[in-house]
Amino acid sequence: MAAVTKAPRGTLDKLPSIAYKYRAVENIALEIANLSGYREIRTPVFEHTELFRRSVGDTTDIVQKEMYTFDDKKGRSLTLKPEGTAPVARAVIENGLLNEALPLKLCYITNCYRYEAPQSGRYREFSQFGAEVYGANTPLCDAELIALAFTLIERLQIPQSCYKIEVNSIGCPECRKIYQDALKKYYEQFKEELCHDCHTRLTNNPMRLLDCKVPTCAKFKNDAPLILEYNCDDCSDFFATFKMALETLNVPYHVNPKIVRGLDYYCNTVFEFVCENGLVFGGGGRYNGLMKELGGADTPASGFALGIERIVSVIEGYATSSDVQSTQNVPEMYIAGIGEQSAMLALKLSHELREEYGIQCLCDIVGRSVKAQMRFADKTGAKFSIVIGDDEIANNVATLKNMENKETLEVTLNASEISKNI
RNA sequence: GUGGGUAUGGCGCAGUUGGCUAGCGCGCCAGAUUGUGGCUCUGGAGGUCGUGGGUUCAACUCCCACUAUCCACCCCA
Repeated sequence: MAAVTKAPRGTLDKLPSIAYKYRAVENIALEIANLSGYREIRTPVFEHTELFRRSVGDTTDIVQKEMYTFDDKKGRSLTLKPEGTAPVARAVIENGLLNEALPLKLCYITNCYRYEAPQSGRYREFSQFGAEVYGANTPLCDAELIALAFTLIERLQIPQSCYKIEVNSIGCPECRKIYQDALKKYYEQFKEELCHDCHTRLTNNPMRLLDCKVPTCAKFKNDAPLILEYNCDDCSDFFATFKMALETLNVPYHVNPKIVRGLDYYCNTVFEFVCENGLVFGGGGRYNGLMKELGGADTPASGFALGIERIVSVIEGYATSSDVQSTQNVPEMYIAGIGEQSAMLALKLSHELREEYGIQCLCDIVGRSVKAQMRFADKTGAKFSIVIGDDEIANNVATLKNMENKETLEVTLNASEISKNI
């Protein structure tokens, strides 16, 4: 197929038959976030490349091979945002939002771009719903964040049996350093048997050793030291209170000491939302060092992001919640006309019903026969219909028909009367 | 980046050992005594059979390359 009629690799057209589900998820997400005091923030689609190198981390896959980076006409290196946190952090610093009442709670829905091999649930353009809190270095903050995501999942009626909320603590920079040394030491004794990637992980990012799926490497994982055992007293207390808060909020969770997360900026709390098929549809954690790293005031921060495409793919498998269904576009009324004069009146009445009564109404605009108009009304799922012809105009009365049960009712031919009877 | 599957009208598919105007279902448009939907019937529009080469008298059907897509790995939302 010609390139002009082919969407780029890794992108997804959200057609009307599915787009409303995205709209519903987005609406509900923002609505719930607002209840907890998160205010929406919108940042640019592209940023200076350096922002992501500094925040996400030079050693991560995202920065090393997945970014859409280009030079603009003045030779500045820009990058399409591969995730939502860094741009928000940048905007917070640049606009002095930390001078507002703290903690500062922000949320966003944004497209992100990563040059990866497309796969089920993975696209090169995808969107995230994220929430971030600045200026709160407490376990309660982290628990509240997870509860927010959990509330969204519940509202979408995703059964608890089909996903898990996994939590872990990767400690503060101090105790993590000790842990990483221990981990390194542990893995070095098997150095000869490790795969090529793990050799580089050993020096660049030892925590990722736990992630390796190569059988010959993965077998060492079981006896590897666990980070929870290396958490210092403060970090252990933090994690304990965090879990207690989750229990208080009735958020079901599982401790998974192997979660490490792929982005450099995390510390202490990390968590993932994992589907039964292994698909991670959300994740987040605490990133106290990020603001300072980006040159802002040393401010603690925490947040999460949910992949909207993945959420939608999850809800596809289950009964659609009424919240989602109500976002579908189903006309309330169809007004058919016979002849020019009637067509004009149908057009006028439709317009009035929309403008004055907020009723979604359709009429014929292509000059079809009554039969064809009715057939069309049926296909759109319109709940009521009216046919207007010379007789109706002469008597100023028409038949209002309930398309589902075929019941009819005589109504005066004006928008006010029609609106009262549907 | 590695491995495997697939690529035929909008969607889902068939197409026999290469052969004559490429079919089917759904959908779409129109009609069935002239002003009414969902069933049925009839008719119609719509495809250079992913792209480019090659073999052949002849290729959707064989060979090569490329591209796209799906799945797995890697990684992540």
